[in-house]
Amino acid sequence: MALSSAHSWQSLEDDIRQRIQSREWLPGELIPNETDLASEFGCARATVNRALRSLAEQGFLDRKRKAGTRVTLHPVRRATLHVPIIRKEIEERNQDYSYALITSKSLIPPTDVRARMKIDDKQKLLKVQALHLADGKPYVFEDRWVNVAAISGWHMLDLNEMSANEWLVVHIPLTTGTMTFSAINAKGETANILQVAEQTALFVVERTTWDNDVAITDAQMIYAEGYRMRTSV
Amino acid sequence: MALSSAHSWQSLEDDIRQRIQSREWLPGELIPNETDLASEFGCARATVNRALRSLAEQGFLDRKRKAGTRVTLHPVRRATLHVPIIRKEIEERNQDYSYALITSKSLIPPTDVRARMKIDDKQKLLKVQALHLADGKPYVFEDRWVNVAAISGWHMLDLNEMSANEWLVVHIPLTTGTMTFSAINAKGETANILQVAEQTALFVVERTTWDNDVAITDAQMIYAEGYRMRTSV
DNA sequence: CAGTGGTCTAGACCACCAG
DNA sequence: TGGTGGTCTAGACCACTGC
Repeated sequence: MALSSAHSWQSLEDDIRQRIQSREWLPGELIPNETDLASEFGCARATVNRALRSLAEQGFLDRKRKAGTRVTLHPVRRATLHVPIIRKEIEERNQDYSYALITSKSLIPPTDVRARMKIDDKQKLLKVQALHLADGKPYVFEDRWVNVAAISGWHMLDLNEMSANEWLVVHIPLTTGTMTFSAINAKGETANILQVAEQTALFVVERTTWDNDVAITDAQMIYAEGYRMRTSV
Repeated sequence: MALSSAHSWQSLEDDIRQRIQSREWLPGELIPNETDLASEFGCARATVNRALRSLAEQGFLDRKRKAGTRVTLHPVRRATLHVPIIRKEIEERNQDYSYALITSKSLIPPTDVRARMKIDDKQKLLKVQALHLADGKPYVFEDRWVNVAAISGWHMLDLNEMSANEWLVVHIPLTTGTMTFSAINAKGETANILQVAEQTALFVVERTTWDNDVAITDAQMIYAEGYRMRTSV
């Protein structure tokens, strides 16, 4: 009782998940339609729909009109990463956050950045480099290009006070974009700034952010040695 | 019309997203309750609920009973990674997939693995090492411990025919677990197997998988040089 | 064309929890 | 303790698409 009545959509979800797990319904197999399930469970079709939709979002079912609902043949693991503002991430570990601006200048970006951001070769962007520190130790090096022309209110920002990263997340919250995760060997300036030996393996996140069809910013975040990004499935 | 009537939950979602983006509703601010929004939009409360729930799932709104709905103060970026079966991932790039089993033996695992899997120091697990190749070149090195005792049907499996990874995903599809992403320097056996120079930075995914409260498997997947994991937000 | 999932409605009851 | 979101219902219409 309590939380979920006997006909709560979550209890249906659990029940159906169990049928999949127990292999009562095999991968690729068609399951009963919503109307039939509703009468089997003695509930409204909308409730069945809610449960099946949830399972489909999690990747366990494939649903198609007319074709019906099938157990996913090759389940794709979906890992949801929660990428917090760096300051928050550090503060949540009870460490002291600080931030140092390294560079802030207007330049024509190199070819690869222009390509990613679909910017022509005349337009200058703001190059911002900064270091985020946890308890005074380098945490992540931020190397970013910002399309200032596309952002109203940017002139209000003092980059010595607040990171470009944080300002953008809070002020341009509704954006799309891509992220890639990879590993690189530290070298030169990067090794220096992060205070690691040359060749140290570092975890890197790269993001290009779009506001509708306008590229807002392209950032490379290079984490200090030993950083791990975690998620639960 | 067509897809979304004037009162579709998606059109409401777009409208409300727009109010957030335009900063008509500021971060941290309380927005009208569902009943009021329903009468404003001239639709049923359930429709408003669907739209607000969707925005909350995306991290744009914080909802609490009695307290109402607020625009998220510090939006957390959510990136959903779709982690496919490795064979699929390679085949989708139109490359030829192959697989080589390196090791398969029963051992008592080292301390760190026992701790992660909550296994006592008497129990043997199956250590499986294998290499996945794309067009004959090393793609990812799989270093895995399998709790065979917890898996029915495992004896049916010939590891020379199918990777442990793939078998587990298809046969034990409904599991929970954690994943971590990091970077390491190649060395010794690993460098050898992946055919990279010592010290090369490599991207690593580590997973521990649970079926209810029983650890099923603990795997380290070390990707070849230059691998990038991508996601869109 | 007809079966299936997708969605909307109007109304209802309830769980939660801030004040 | 009252206001708010969470959910369920019964019914309806519709969009999509496999046959």
